[in-house]
Amino acid sequence: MPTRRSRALARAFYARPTLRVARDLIGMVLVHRTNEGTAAGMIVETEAYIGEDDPACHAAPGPTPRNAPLYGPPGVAYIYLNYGMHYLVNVVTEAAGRPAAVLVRALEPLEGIDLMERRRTRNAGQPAVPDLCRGPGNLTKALGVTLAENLLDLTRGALRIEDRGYRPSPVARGPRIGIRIGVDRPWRRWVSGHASVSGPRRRRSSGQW
DNA sequence: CGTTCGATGCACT
DNA sequence: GTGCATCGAACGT
Repeated sequence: MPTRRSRALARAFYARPTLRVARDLIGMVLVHRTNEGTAAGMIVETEAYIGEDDPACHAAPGPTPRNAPLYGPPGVAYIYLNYGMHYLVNVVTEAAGRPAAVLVRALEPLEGIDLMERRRTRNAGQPAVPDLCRGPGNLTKALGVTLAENLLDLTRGALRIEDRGYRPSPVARGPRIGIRIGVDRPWRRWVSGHASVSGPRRRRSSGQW
C-alpha cells in the first residue's frame, strides 16, 4: 500500500523531455538520509544534458563504462567524479536507450544545516548558510553524496527527490556554465536572484538587473 | 573589485 | 598523455 507520507517524485516525472524535467525540478527537494543524519535542500539551479548529439553530454562519445547510467531507466542517479575531487549528481531522464540527464547545480539548505556545516568545514572557516550547497561540487559534499550513491533509485530510498510544495519564481533560463563546448545551448534553469545559485556573484549595489 | 591558477583522480584516445 | 559539467586561495588593479 503506497504510503501517503512519501512525497518522492514518481518515475513518470523523469520519463519526460529533459528540458521539462530540468524546469520542473526547480523547487523540488533533494534529500539524503545517512546514519549521520538527514540533509535536504530545495533545488534552485539545474542544467540539462541531452543525447549523444550534445557535445557537453557525457553520452557524446557513445556508451562507455562510466556513462552507462545515462542509457538506463529514468529516475536514477548518475554520479561521477569531476576534476579528481568533486562528485556531481545528475538525474537520468527520458527513457532507457535515450541518454539524457539533469545536473543538480545548487540547493537552498532546508534540513540538517549543522550536518552540512560539519561536512563543509575547512581551515579557512565555515561557509555562510546560503553557500553550503551553492555549486554542484559543494552540494554533494554538504549532503554526503559520493560514488556510493551512483545508480540509486531517486523515487525511493536514501537518496530521493520530493515535492514539498515549494514553487519558487521567477525561473530564469540561459546557457550552461562551467563547460567548454556546447555553451550555445540555453539549457540552464535557475531561480532568478536566489542567493544559493552558483556562478559569478551578484553585484551588491551597482547595476546587474 | 577583477583574474589566474593549483589541487587532484580518472575516463578516454 | 589530455582534458575535464569545480572550487577557492592568491594575486593584480
